[in-house]
Amino acid sequence: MPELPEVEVTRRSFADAIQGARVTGLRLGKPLRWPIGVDPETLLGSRVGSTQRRGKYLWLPLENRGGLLMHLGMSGSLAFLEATPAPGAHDHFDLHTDRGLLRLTDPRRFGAVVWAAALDAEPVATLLGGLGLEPFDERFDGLHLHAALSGRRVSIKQALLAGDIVVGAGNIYACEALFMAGIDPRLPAGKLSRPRADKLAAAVRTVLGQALEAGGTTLRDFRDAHGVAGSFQMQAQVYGREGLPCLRCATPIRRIVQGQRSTFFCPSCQKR
DNA sequence: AGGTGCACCTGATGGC
DNA sequence: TGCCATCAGGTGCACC
Repeated sequence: MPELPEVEVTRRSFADAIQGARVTGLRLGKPLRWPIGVDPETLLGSRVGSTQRRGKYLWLPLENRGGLLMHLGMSGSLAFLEATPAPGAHDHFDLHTDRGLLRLTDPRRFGAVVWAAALDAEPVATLLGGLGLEPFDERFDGLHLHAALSGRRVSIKQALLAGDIVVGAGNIYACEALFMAGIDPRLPAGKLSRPRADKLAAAVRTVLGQALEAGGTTLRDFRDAHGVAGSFQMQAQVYGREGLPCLRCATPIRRIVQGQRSTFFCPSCQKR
């Protein structure tokens, strides 16, 4: 489910409400991607700080007690609830506080909740260490993108998705950004010209920004922490539109597979 | 070092 | 209705 816009929309939907809350209990459901790595008892009584986002990860600082790194995987979502309903089959992590319950629902369990003493302490430091620039970081521009892509033989689509150059664009937004920039997703990354790198960097920011404004993309189950769905799927130009006419030129949108993931593009508007 | 494929897990959907 | 194959918003890791 969640790419950067969905994670950021989720963060904004509960960060203020949970900040300053006192942890009163933790409940672990079925195993997630990694063990939490801490005795839940040791976190009781700590205060929640200001929730941060890095890439598609969220960092929940716990005053004097390190913090929790959360990832939503493919199917995860967070809810911040006033009441404390009994956990359902896919509710695998509950953080009870005196201001409400932060609950992770994740059917596929590719998500994670991992404790660390600090953001720069293991295992979090390693998980975040390989991440590229934030798309809205002023250092992320065509110059940076072009330099980072030089010599790389993978397709530009896969290079975007890898997250080691710029974070945040997953399968939907990588496709959409490449469409916006008019770039064929199969183009070898190292062959992208400098002017087109400028265009692509701008497109990544624009697409992610538009998705953020739309409250994210809800294909089936994405909700923010108050249950509000996103609407960016209404504006998607190529993602999920195989065989339908390109909204710009009416050529049928194509679907191909790159790195075992679907890529959608317009064979006429997007050039090598 | 960069590229490739696999692994993790559950549910929805479509064809026969 | 049942069964099987395919697909899905992510990413760390082993291996070449």
